[in-house]
Amino acid sequence: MSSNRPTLADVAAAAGVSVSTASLAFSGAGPIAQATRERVLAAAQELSYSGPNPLGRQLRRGRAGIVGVVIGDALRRAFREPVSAQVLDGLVGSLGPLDLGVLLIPGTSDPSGNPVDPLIESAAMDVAVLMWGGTDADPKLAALRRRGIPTVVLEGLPMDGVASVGIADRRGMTELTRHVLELGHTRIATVTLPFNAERGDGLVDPDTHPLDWEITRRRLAGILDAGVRPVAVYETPASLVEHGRTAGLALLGSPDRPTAVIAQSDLLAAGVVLAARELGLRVPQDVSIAGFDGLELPWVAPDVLTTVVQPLEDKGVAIGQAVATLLAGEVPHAVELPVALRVGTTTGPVPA
Amino acid sequence: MSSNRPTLADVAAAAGVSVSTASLAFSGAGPIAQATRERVLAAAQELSYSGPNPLGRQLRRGRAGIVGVVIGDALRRAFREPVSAQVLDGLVGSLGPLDLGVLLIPGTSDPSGNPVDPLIESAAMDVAVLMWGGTDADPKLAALRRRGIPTVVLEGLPMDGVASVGIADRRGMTELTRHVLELGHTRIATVTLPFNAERGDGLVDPDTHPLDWEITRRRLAGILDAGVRPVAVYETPASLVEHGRTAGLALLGSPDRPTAVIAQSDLLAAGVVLAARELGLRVPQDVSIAGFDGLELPWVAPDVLTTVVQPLEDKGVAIGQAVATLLAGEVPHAVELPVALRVGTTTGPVPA
DNA sequence: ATGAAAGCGCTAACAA
DNA sequence: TTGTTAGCGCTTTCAT
Repeated sequence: MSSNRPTLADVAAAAGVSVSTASLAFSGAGPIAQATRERVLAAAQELSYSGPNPLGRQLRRGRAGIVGVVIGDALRRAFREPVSAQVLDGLVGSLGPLDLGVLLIPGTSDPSGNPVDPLIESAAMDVAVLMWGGTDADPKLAALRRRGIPTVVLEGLPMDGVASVGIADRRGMTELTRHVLELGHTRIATVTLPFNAERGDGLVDPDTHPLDWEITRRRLAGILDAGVRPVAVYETPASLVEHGRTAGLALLGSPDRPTAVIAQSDLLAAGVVLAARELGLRVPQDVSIAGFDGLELPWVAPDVLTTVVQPLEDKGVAIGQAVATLLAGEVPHAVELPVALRVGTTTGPVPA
Repeated sequence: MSSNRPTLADVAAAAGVSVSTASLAFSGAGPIAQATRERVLAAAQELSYSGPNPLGRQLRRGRAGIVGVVIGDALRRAFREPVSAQVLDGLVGSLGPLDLGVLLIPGTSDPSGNPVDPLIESAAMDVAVLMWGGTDADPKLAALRRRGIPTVVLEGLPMDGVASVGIADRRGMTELTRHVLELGHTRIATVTLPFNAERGDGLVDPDTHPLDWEITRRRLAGILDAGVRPVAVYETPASLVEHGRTAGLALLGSPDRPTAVIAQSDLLAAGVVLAARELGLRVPQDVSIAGFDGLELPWVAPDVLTTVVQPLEDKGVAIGQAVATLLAGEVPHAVELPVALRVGTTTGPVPA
């Protein structure tokens, strides 16, 4: 027995068998006599050996059993979005049965230095998942490619060499916009997710403002597809209630305010609802408000947000499947999950 | 060069140096001639070798570079609590510089089978962090002990063999209760976090209801320390707005309602505020409501919750330090971070 | 059913 | 400054 932690060799010696036999006793991946097995396990118990060292196993197998999940932004912000949290939850749930663990990788681009977290460069992982976007020019994606780590991208552009999972958000947004049109609205404003890494906060001209984020682009395009040209486009720095509130106050504060506001997320929409209440506007009598995601937001109660429901759990599951496929050495096909319009109480006929 | 991915040996051969020299070229942990170094790097580039395989490095070093973080509950629920999210964020931030990654481990106890996630049993990790509690009887803690993995426990009981990080929540709760007392309140109810794994939802008798969760116990004790015996104790199944709302409706719905409600978390308190508004009660004229945590909750605006502010980021940092200490083979001392009463607009004098 | 041997890819003594 | 050597702990052929 070595001076330190016991190893499989120690256990084998104590049990009077070879290491390979001892290995079999633990893995069960091979023929072994019941009696031998028990003897090995007993010896392990004796030496308080708690099972094969994962490091040795990993090296031998060439697999780390780890999926690196690159969070698109500071964790704090990411987690405050129930959207990320639920997808991550679904992902972890679907990865567990595959005996894979999730390694959290901050996706923040530290301005003063390497734009890529060192974990991306050197952590042991078999597959990577890029939550939220990642364009072809993304240095994170480049680093993963360089390392030859198969990657799943969420809500990104289809790119060759990476598996993609997304939702039909463009179509969903079109459907939502049509619903608003049918209510008679013509003065429709929109509150958007960030256009790019600058994360501006204010009105923008969508024709000239640099639009790097695929998800923002698609949801905006969905509105245009319905034949609507928004009377105002307000960019927010993140999908958070407070940013929606700020946007709402800006949009609804003037007399020539829009009669309907379509937000690119439920959290933003909830913020707009709060702003409307603060301004003394009734929803939906004075202004209609719609969101996107289909979250349960207790604090807009008794209102129910009109929104586009996306299958958050399914997304996690789909990613899990893509990961499994990649791990098997195959190329998963791109997945686009369906969304569904849910009409709530926050949209109504245009005021007379 | 082997048929598959190039290894350090391939690069060394291509550069005409020994493997150890090649290793030095990458790690920089030793003397090496600039020219040699460049030659190695060039050879690596040539072979599109993207750096040393972490698996080999880990085995050799005996370190995985991984901290396993056991989330106390289903991830979805955990992430919806900004408290967990912020602590996790601080933790990841403080672990990054130590070149450690965070492995997410679900803490759920699957009723139908092993109460411990397989990752706890067999994932490669150098240190584990148990978020939220963990008593001496916790099977997760037992598994970690068996594996000899040094562990940091958050908000748990001080136990020997594990480092602990917590806050002075009991004292904070006492201070908060005194504030409410000074406003003249005598009919004070409290809304609590879960008492145990059962996660009940309803009024309980604190003297007889089994109380396993240390955090719940301490915050309850803090109220008693101020000499207050709550007129009602309402247990919720999780720290979520909707549960707070349910509790609030139950507590405030009857004529002999309490004049003040102290919740064990801000999310719960926010729910109580919503309930009060729904019932047509003015806060704080008709009922005072206080929470715990010190979160920014945009949707209680324009109100500001009276609460006890805990230093969430610091907590993450403190855990990071404890991890570093454990990694250095030392035993960190238990940390208890201070909290501070923040008087907002949701508490006021008792109604006449 | 069991054992012997090879080697996963790397780093760290130590020697030159 | 560079090279030689020896494993880290394990799994997996291949023999027996």
